[in-house]
Amino acid sequence: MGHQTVTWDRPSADCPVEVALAAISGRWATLVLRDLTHGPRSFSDLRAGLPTLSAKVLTERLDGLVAQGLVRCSRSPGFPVRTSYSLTSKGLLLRPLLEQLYRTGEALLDEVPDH
Amino acid sequence: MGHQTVTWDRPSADCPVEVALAAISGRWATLVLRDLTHGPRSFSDLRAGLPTLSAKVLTERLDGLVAQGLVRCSRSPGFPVRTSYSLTSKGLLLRPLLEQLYRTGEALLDEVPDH
DNA sequence: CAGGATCCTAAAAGATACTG
DNA sequence: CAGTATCTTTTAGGATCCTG
Repeated sequence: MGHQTVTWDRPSADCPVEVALAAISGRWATLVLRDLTHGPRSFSDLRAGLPTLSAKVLTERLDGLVAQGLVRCSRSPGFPVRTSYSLTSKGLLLRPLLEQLYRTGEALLDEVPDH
Repeated sequence: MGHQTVTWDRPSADCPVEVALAAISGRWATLVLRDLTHGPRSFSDLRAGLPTLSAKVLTERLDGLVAQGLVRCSRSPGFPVRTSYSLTSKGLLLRPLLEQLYRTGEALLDEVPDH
């Protein structure tokens, strides 16, 4: 069940392809990013949209995206705390990639079985 | 050392994004594909180009690509056997995606640290 | 040359329970 | 609400040796 994983080890770091892959690395990463392209989301919003994704993995994904400067997080003061995750301008750069993933997937699905 | 992994579990299968991600899934997958976009390659050619990639993983990657209909393999008769892996027309559909990965990576590298 | 077969390790991912 | 802490399971990846 579930979703894709794109995992990092230690890449060439300098290779642009590696950098882009890092951004969409990890199971559910593209789905989390898609949700965020629709606007700011709280932790619970994201969980609600991805029901089978555990809090732990969501946290890992968000931490990774924040660490890469693709997503920012703001917390409301007071209690209970509310969070708001949103894409940074850097994160917005991923849109064309997500769109291309979609288009390529469609093309692959259209293509007939063999050569 | 190394390269990216984009790993499958069982995706929604119908989602185009998942289909596209599957195509570039697994460590070294994009590098193998890049080599193949330059023309047919034998098993050893591919190994030579990716020195730190083990035969086992290369086999896994190629098997996966063949299973998805993205790559075909022909073997020379006689001995020793020679192989020739090449992209199918379906596999050629990945080019725009690989290019977009590159462009997005470049853009991310250009972007200044914060928002 | 082109792999297959094994075994082993290292990471991800998942389940569950708990906290500020 | 928004996570953290643990523990267990799963899976990918790597090393080594062997075969058609």
